[in-house]
Amino acid sequence: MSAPRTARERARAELTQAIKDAARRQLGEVGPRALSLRAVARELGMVSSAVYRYFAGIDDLLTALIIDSYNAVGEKAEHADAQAVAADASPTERWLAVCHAVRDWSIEHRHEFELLYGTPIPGYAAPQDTTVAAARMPMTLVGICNAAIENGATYPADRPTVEPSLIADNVAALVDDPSRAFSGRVILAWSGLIGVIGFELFGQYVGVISDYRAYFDYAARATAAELGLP
Amino acid sequence: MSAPRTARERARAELTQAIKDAARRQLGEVGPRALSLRAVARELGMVSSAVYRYFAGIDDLLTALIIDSYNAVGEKAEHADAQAVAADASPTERWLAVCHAVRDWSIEHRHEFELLYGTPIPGYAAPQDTTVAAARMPMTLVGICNAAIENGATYPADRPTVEPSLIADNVAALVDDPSRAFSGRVILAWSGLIGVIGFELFGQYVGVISDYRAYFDYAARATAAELGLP
DNA sequence: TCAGTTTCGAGAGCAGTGCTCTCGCTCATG
DNA sequence: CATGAGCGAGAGCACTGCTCTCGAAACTGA
Repeated sequence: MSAPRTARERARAELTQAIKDAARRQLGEVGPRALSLRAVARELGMVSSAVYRYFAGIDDLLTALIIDSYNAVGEKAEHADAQAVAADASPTERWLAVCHAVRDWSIEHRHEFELLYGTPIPGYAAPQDTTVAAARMPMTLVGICNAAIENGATYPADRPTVEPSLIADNVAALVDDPSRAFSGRVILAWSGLIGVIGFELFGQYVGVISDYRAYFDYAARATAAELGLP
Repeated sequence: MSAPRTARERARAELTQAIKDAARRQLGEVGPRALSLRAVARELGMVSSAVYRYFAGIDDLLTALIIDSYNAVGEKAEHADAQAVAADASPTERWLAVCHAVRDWSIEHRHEFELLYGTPIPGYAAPQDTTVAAARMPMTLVGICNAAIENGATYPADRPTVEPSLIADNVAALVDDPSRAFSGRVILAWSGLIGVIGFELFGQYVGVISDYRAYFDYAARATAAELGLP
């Protein structure tokens, strides 16, 4: 993140951002499938070929949006957790705060949610930048577990536990339980919560659930209880 | 399902099926985003405008594929459950059999999975036919719960339960528990399992989990245990 | 049997897409 | 101040979904 020196670098950074902003704005209207590089260029008063000076193609532009969106939802989660901590919330209360923050963001930015957790764009092989940004949200969930563990919480003894070797070492090292029972279950919780949000947004719950927010609250509570959070 | 009488009706039924088959074949290669109506027409040696005699547009063609895919995965689930029942399996064993059958199908038909559970296609408002087909898979999960309830299984008393009014009446009526504790949790289980499969297929688990199948097995076991299945 | 109607496939055409290439102009650096 | 890199504009290619027309084929009822 070095400050741009020359006027050209400055203009390049600004235009890159302007293209991303316009793309994100249009994404909110038409969805990832209908996002058009030419339309983005038109909105900025430039010709389509000029955009290729800044992004290798439409997929590259979408990847840039993905990284920003991961950071956006991660920041929301971190902020909600920090607020809960400041209010002396219990682990379960922190868990609920983060879950609802993620769901609120997803509903408000449903097309960005589609970009992150829906059908992946074909020519997209997650680069390192993406995984770092993608980890921010689940990492706040992990942090809540760690705080609970530090205060003496233990994983319920009567529940199935994951085979420790299944969890990648660098991931398991983030959680303070050698048995990796928490690690395995928090990954399942993360997948499940995104699954519930996806089902809500993608219409799978039509005719099944009447109050989405209330059901999500139940889902988050059940998940926290099944993790053994106090 | 009336048999076609005239030669024209016969040809129409056959061509409709041929178009769907070709589309499904191409879908397996290129994914939903790149599926092209013109390419499908080319493969069948017809001109693109002729396809419009059979499907209103590309979205309509995709919707037809969606219904067939829902039925395909539903049939897989039902068949796996029937086999487990024939082998005198316990509810948990039946649950695992169905879950793995769904995952196996999803991996084998990843682009169809994307069609069903990934980003929805824009001009698509699930018609009645779709919801019936979509319900087949989760209904087998519900059936396993019902069998367990009939044999005396009860929902674990120490877990959070869903507010009964949140579950649509027609859905709640399918499960034999007036408190709707099972209904609420089995919906969560369903969402979570599809979420895990989606995370695996969409690359969210890269660098997180080393053995996808084994982790899914853990996820299914944990879910069965949390439902209180014997 | 035979006119009239419907159904169908082919073709041309339109507006839009992603992407490539070339051509000058402008800015930055030697 | 000159050289080279970066840049925007424009033309062009191959492709997409979709509409329309037209002639041929298949079905219908008298």
